[in-house]
Amino acid sequence: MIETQTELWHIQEVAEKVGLTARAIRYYEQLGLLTPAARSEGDYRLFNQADIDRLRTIKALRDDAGFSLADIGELLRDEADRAVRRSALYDSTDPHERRQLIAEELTRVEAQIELLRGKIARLATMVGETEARRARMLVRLATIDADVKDSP
Amino acid sequence: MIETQTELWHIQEVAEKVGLTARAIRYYEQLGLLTPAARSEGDYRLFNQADIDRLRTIKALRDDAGFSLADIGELLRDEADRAVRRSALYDSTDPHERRQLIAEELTRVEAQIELLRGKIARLATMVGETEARRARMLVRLATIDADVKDSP
DNA sequence: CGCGACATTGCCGCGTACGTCAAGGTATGG
DNA sequence: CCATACCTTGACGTACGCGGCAATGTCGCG
Repeated sequence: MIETQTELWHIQEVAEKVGLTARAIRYYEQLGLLTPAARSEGDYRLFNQADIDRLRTIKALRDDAGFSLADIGELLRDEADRAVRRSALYDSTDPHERRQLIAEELTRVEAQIELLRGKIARLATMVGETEARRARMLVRLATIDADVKDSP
Repeated sequence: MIETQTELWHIQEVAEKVGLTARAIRYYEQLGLLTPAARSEGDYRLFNQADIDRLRTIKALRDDAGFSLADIGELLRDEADRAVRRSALYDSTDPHERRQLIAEELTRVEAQIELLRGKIARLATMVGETEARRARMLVRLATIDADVKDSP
């Protein structure tokens, strides 16, 4: 039996690690975005590495992809369901049913990829436009410099 | 003298064109993100093509890049200042001063490009991670299929 | 000139994503 | 054993980005 290194952290430490506030983390838990690995004797929340990874994912989806917490909940709920089901059903279920569950999540994952790709494409367009502006400004600078040279 | 085609639209029409609500457009004006080209006799807001382009830019910065309206205000204020200054100072000012103004805005435009590029990079990372997940799921599907074939 | 559609400002309301106390309980070094 | 720092659950407060009235005025077609 493999003893996985199960290091646990308190909420403040986790908050500093991932760049969130303790309040935000509690709020995310309240929304069902995550469930800390354990509680201490005195009911302190205890987080493991998986929790931290999940919080980082949430933060990235929010800050970079701009999803609402509700959207993120939907995006991650699939994963959560799957994890629960896998531990309960792994190798104990009809392969056809398992295949079906995986295939369904595959569809959602592919939709997520398309969402992100779409966002990247629109941002790329904006970069292109902004670069065009930049180019025009460089031309104007060069024009001024040339004029100054002609009549100082 | 060139008569530029100055077609003007009412707020509701503009809202439909750019995919915003009239309420949102008024709010953006209140925040100083834009100033409609004119007002009618009865104080109706009148928008020209430049206003519409600007609203599209605002919408893109909000929906795609995820900037706050305050951020967008900062990003666009430079441009607004420049437009005002240009009409007042174009060809009537010391080239060194004009050069200075353009150079300053160039710096800001380049910063914007870097912001957008950073966002794209982080999104690309997320796409990569999500694609890795997808690949693992495909493997699991293939494994199940192979098992089923072995012992049907 | 009259009527319905659309506009104006002003103001209150609301959902989201937390911040910020308050009133307690807990962990831990000295 | 105690001080102090950190934790808990409420509960209320707040900034942002509008939505949705109300009261009133305007536009434009017949």
